[in-house]
Amino acid sequence: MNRDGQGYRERVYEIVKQIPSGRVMTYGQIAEILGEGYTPRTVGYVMHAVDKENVPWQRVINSQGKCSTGKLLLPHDIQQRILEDEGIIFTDSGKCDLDVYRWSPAGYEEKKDVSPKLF
DNA sequence: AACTTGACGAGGG
DNA sequence: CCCCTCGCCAAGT
Repeated sequence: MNRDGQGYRERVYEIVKQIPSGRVMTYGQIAEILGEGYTPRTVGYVMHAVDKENVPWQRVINSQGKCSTGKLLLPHDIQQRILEDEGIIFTDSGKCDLDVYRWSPAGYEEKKDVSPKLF
């Protein structure tokens, strides 16, 4: 299956490219879509060297609703600033509400518990 | 081939 | 809300 296609990195890029402005996805979500035993750490590994010119890297944050950058590279929180420009609101502690901004590709809208009755 | 590093995440304290 | 411990896994040494 994995038609090589440069490997799983390409798949990560394709997923991130789909995230709309003003919305975000977590490393864990992406890892789950990759399946095949990939973990959030692996996604983070891919993102640290992502091509920032062609991929909206800023729309990937951690499961706490915070930006994982700003510790080393990038002064303070460039990532958060860009997301705020896209309309996302962050608390004083640098956290945004995932229940509001989290986005999922078609077919992965959360499994919730889709009541078998409705629909 | 063994050991170390992370843009992670869930669980505890 | 902050901090630490573990489990995970690809890459780099």
